Amino acid sequence: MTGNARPPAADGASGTPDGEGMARLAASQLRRVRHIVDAAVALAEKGGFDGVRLRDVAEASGVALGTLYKYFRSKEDILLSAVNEDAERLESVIAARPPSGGSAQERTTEFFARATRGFTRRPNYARAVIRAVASGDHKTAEKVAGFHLRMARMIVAAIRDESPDISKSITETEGSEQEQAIVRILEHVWFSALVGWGGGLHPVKTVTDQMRTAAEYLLGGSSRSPER
Amino acid sequence: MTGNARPPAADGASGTPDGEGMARLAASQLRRVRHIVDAAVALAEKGGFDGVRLRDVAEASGVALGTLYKYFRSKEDILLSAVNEDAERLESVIAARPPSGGSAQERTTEFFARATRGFTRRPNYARAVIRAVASGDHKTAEKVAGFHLRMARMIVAAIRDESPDISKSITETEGSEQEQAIVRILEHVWFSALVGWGGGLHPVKTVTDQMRTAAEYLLGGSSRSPER
DNA sequence: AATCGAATTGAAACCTGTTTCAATAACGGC
DNA sequence: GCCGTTATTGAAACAGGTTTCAATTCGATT
Repeated sequence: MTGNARPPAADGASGTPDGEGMARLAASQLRRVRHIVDAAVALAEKGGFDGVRLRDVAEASGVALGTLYKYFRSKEDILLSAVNEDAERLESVIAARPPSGGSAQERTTEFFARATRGFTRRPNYARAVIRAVASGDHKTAEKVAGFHLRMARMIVAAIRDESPDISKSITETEGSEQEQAIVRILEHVWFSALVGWGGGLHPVKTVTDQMRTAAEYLLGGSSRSPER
Repeated sequence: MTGNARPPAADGASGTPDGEGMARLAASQLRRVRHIVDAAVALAEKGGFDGVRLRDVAEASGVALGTLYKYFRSKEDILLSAVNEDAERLESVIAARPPSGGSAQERTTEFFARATRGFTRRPNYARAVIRAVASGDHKTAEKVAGFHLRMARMIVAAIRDESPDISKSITETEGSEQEQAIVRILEHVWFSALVGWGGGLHPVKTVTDQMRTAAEYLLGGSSRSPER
């Protein structure tokens, strides 16, 4: 046999090659994966999802196409690794300086404002990643789930006025039932609003505005019945 | 000149060929468009997004590939036409028998339960359509926006305990500022929850459960601060 | 240093969405 | 019914994601 082993399941939920996900790989392999993701991100920043041509990614990262497909199941898979790394970075930034508002509502609004700003700062890349997350490919569900879990942990921390506990695994459920329900809704709103932004339905400001509104309804103390 | 005119902008927001969108076309052309969409839906029901091979769509609907691309900008575009037709059908069903709950919250929950059930009854087709909506293609933004507008009209009607006014154009904004804010959030949650279902992250029941929860928070009268 | 299995390469092939275009058919107005 | 315009066809070409595989290189073990 010439050596087409099974892909090492690449990278479970984590983004960084050294994260929990990517099964132990030799340093040279980690370096390859690193270069692949970096090259993909660079291309996405320039030309969005379509700008990421895997032949170019392979060339820019100095590997053959076959190698690329040994570590990643698809183009989406590479971008999902990248966004998971983003989420990890965001979490350490948030842990270092948590949202400062005086109420759960304010902190949550601030959290999403910061996350949205940081994310949409590279619009082409952001749109590429959104498309990857939204593609709904079963093969990449784990990475998507990992991203959601990490976001959830940050949101719970913002609600509770705590710092996300980076030491724990993201698979350890955080928060009470009610907190989790709120967090899921907030995540849904954020994701869908970003899809709308990515698809040209509205500007970035709409995203942060809608997050503010959602936080008001879910975490604020005002009355309920809608006024006509 | 041999006759490659500009595409008739196919179909604005509406789904039915006879809807407001699709600029006046001869009966034979409407029939072609009809067959194309029908063939695409049939293939999507069998094989999801990937099952819709445009060569097959063209063959099954008895037109050439070029013709297909004269009326639709992409594969997504065809599926978006289909889902817009679904939305129209849903609206007439809802208009005929509106949600019956005694409160805005109950009616909204019932509305989404019915919409979700009807939609996910053909899972492969539903996933295909979700992928089309989520693709975030600027070229199809109008159809996506049209779909959102129609959903919004139905949700506002459910909140108000009215029947959606099918006679009006969907572009006429419905509802107060506050109602619209709530509706947008509900739509976001529904869409994102469906994407999660489509991607294998959770079962259909999770979708309706999350809609119930969202309706409680947005339309219910209970207290706010989350219990830990 | 010799060796064996795993990793990598390079290049080609395959598939399907999308585009192109010359030839042909259909249509509407006169 | 004729004529110019527009729509449709058929077939080929193109593009980029994905797969395949024989030949080669790498790395750890001995």
